[in-house]
Amino acid sequence: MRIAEFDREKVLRSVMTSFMDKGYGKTSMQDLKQATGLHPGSIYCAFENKRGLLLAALGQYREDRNTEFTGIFSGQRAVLIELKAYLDNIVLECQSCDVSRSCLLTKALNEVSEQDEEDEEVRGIITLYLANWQQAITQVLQNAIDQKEITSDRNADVRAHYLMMGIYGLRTFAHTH
Amino acid sequence: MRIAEFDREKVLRSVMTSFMDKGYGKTSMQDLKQATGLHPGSIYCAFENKRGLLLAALGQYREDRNTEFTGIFSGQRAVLIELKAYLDNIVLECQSCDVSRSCLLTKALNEVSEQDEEDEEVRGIITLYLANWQQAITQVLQNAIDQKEITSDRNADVRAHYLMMGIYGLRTFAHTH
DNA sequence: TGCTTATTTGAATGTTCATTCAAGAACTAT
DNA sequence: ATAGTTCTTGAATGAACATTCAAATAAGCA
Repeated sequence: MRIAEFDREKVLRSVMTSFMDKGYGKTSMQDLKQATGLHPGSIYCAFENKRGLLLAALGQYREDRNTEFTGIFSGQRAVLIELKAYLDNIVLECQSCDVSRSCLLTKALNEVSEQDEEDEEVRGIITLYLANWQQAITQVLQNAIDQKEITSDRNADVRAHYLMMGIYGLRTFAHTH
Repeated sequence: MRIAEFDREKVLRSVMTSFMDKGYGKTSMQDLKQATGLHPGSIYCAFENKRGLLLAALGQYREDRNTEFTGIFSGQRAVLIELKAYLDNIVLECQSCDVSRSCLLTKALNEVSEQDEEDEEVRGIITLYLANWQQAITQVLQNAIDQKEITSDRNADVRAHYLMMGIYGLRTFAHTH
């Protein structure tokens, strides 16, 4: 058996940024060919098609974000301190980075239509990832409550909802300026 | 001179909903032909090209939203009551309507890339419309301050920013569920 | 070394898309 | 009426697109 020559992570990160910069729909296979340095045949051999490439890129994105998340919420500092660092990081991203480079999950979710039967799978995966993220934040807030760092008059779920909405809003707002 | 036969507003509202449902990029001229009942030649005669159709639809969207806005903030009730009605309306929209049918302005803004020189005009117009909207909300909040309905410890600008971010967040959040 | 299996190459394929255009139709002005 | 202008029709056009494929290449294994 022969073994794939390219570095899968490196390729998927290139694909990720292409999709984030131009959007999934406007990124042509030509663009992806250039971004990855792979020939069409190789891409189709490894990822089946463009949608497969999106799915793989989404998976890589989640993995990267997960690593970042657990790195910040390591439990070495007070929960609220870690949370502040996390949010500061998001604000920094919104300010410095290319404005169009928003979260791949929400950006891709905006592109898959409700009607299209074929996009169903992609939409399902994205909403799952987003739900996982929200759950992780809920856990963080529950920890803060358990540590008595914040009051328990509103439960972690409600607070997480509120926080997520704030983050979404911040990102979209940054996008418009 | 001959006069156009179609109802411009009706046509533009069809175009609007097409763009909101499928997105600008994924809406083909075929779709638009069907949605408007116009032949390609007529469309190109009246709107020059697909981008012109988007610009016209954006203009119609703004006009419709403006009418809605001034209808709610008529000054007949207390500012805070009107504001609540306005926000309730947005929440209702998020709950009932097709989830994918978000604000045409932000949806279209997500689709025009930063790099593309040709999209510059579209992006400029969208951000202008959004700025106008924010200014209108600032004015509403300033009225509330003047009427002593809310405290003046934070000025109207800051409050408007906060409110806009909340609305954006709500919309995106609804989109993910 | 030779056989099998998987990947790579890159030109070719067929489809979909926005746009054009020449001919016809209808309205206005004279 | 008739001329002039603008809109409508709908098939035609060429570009861009995702995808395929047969041949070439390399790795694992005996």
